[in-house]
Amino acid sequence: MLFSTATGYALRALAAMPEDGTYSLAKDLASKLGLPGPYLAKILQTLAQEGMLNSVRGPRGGFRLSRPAHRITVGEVVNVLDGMDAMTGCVMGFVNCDGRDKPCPLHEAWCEVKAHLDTTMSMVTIRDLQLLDLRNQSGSPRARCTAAKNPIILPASVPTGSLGK
Amino acid sequence: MLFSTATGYALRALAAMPEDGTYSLAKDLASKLGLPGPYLAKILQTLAQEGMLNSVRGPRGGFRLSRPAHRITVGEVVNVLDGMDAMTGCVMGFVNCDGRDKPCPLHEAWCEVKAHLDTTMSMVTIRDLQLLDLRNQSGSPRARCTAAKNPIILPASVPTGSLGK
DNA sequence: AAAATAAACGATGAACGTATCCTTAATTAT
DNA sequence: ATAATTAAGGATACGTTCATCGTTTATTTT
Repeated sequence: MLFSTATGYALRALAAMPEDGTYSLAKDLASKLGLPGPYLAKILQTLAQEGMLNSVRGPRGGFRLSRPAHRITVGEVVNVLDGMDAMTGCVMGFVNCDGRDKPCPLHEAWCEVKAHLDTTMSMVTIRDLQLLDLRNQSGSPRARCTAAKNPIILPASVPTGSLGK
Repeated sequence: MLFSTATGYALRALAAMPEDGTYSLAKDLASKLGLPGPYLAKILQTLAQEGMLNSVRGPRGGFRLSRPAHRITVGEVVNVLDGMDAMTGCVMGFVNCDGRDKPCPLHEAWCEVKAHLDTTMSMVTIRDLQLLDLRNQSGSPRARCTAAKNPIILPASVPTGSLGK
């Protein structure tokens, strides 16, 4: 997975919360989604501290979205839980690879990839995940991307270090 | 970083190995590159087990590339050390998101990104990293990608209500 | 006011990646 | 042969993430 499991749990939990102003229990969300209850509770606490959720204790309390689902982006959740600079810096950990100077051979490719991801993550909201959940009941097939299913990377079959592109 | 630190170390070490058939000591590579010696040794052992390196013990022994540098791809190293399915599956960890059925909202974007990365990683070789090292002596600026330097993802800026921020 | 509920908080434990150290085995040099 | 050298392998330690548990605090219901 690209994100932490905590982020994955959070996204699923947020998408499962009703938007009618009522509060959901961490415990209920966890059992509904098959997630570890106490752990999810901790995660939701963090999101509440960051203002993404409202939380109240006591009977009829719990957690709820602090904004409409379409106003909470996947990127925000990732930033809060995985850290804002989770994927900054050189892909390979090269300290000297800083964009302006001495970029590593993967620098440009990674930058494009990262920009694409950032854009997407700032566009996709919890609302989009809710729609996915609805779709899950009666599966309506879509998409045909093969990349994720063919991760095998073969030895170079190319000539001398050209890096065509 | 996108890869494990072990992979980053490995890439740097491989790029630092001479191609004249002589063997390099893990210790020497580590001190030359400023990496933790014993840890690098373990990593090189793994690469040797996988056939990417030759290793011999005793005086004048050490590690060397088992193939020309332009025949060893970054992708191979990543696969060996981070696991071939390090980045397969749903970005968000959604178990039901499998491309054909119920793709998550990030599925398509991630697939494109992944395909791009896979392609690049199978094209870029250790030879390319060697060239980078040469370039590093007298820095010749290049590239101007800003994506990695602006990782901040803002809340959705869509309709409805006030957004203090 | 008392009881019940549920988040907040802190401590604890398991698993993994990172990193070190020591012993063993293999190879070379003397 | 012996000694020196170097990778191989196992044991250990540490930090972080994942995960659980028990206590405390806030809120609602009775």
